[in-house]
Amino acid sequence: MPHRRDIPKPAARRLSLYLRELSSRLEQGEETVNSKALGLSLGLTDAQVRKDLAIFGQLGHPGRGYRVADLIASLRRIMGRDRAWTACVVGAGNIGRALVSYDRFRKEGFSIVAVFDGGAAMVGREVGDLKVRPMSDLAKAVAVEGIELGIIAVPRDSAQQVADALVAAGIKGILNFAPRRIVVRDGISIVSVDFTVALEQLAFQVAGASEPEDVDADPEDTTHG
Amino acid sequence: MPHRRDIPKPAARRLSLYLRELSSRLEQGEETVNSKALGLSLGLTDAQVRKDLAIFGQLGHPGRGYRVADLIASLRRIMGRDRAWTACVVGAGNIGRALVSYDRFRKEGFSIVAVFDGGAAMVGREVGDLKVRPMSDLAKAVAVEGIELGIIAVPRDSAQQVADALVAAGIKGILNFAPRRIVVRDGISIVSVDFTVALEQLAFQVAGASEPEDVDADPEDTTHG
DNA sequence: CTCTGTGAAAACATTCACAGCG
DNA sequence: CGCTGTGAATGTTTTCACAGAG
Repeated sequence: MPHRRDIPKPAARRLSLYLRELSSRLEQGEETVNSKALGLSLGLTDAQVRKDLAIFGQLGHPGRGYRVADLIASLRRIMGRDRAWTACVVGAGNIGRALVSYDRFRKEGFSIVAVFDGGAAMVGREVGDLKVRPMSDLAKAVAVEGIELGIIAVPRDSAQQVADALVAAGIKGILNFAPRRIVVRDGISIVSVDFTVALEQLAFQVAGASEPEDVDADPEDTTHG
Repeated sequence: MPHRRDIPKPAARRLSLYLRELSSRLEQGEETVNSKALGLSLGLTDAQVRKDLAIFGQLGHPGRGYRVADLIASLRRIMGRDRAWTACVVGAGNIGRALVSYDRFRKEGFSIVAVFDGGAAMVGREVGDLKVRPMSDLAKAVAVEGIELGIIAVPRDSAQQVADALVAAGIKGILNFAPRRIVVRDGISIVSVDFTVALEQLAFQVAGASEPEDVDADPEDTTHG
């Protein structure tokens, strides 16, 4: 398997989409799929799909295509999805609460095991089947419960401070929903999702729509390896 | 101003980040900024910043940098942000409700003026200062209230159907939070945000972290022009 | 015949490095 | 000087097109 550094960045993003589409096809009972069909479902060319998958060696079968179940297993291993992950959410506002209750995370193997909030008003309340805990519990919780990922769902102005606390507590990666760039030390990964940026990209496209085009945009993400 | 088709896709995504950073600097009272400083805040090189901004002509002042307020005004015009946008949310589950209550949208000029839900149990309830309406109201509401954008926050299996209803109602663009690819006719734009994909990208990075690297991922988006 | 994996070519995006404006 | 705008050089990603496996 190639080192992560020689996986083209755009390909890494598409890997998640292949996995999502393949899972859906597996549910439908499909046993094999070819690059043409897979590409069609995702708005990609067949060549693109083959190039992406060939990065990891011989995943397909000439003349027959790819075996759906096998390809899913390979991609899950490649993506680090062949094991469970634990995460905590910081911020019990509208977004934080929605994320804690987002069932798909658990179904996909990402367990949210704690929610924290900096405001006394929120601490102690129930969110999903968790109780909101004070920020002062963060460090111990991360250590004791072995929490690996942190999800930031606090307002812009406290986001960096929360990120610092997460890193200090020993978290390895951060999913950031606050509308600002988060800076962390090397070794910590960050992926950011900004709803306003997403909506703005949509406005940009709608405002200037006129030519047929197929684009692929993403969350802003930064890895410090 | 160049046609939208000759704006590099990655540059279009960065435009939103410039705007976000510039607004923050304006709040701080900064009057000018140079490409070096702007790039530093966003993890980009100065050359990159200049190339992106130069797409639209002479936005800067040699020897002085860029005037923050002027650059914001230019970018807003370019992005279609020099006017208000109206949107509706479909799906009053956890995510839909969080989006309706997300204040930043309104502050940035995106007004959510209606929420719809297909389930009788949700219809009639209050979400933020809106009342959840039945799907049967969608077409008329879009027409009467001139709603331009639709936000999909329903489960995967009803997402395409909701998209079809939005398009039939006359919506011009869709922000999709359901975990599947949405297909629409030419002339309709789509931007998708998938929380699981974002978290998976993070797991991928963390699982294989070892080399320093700076990546930029995004929401999946598709424009049909 | 079908369909993968893959070099080679083309398209695209970023970085360099500098002329020239203020 | 300081800093933009920009060709030219470099690096990266996608597309093409085909050899070869089943």
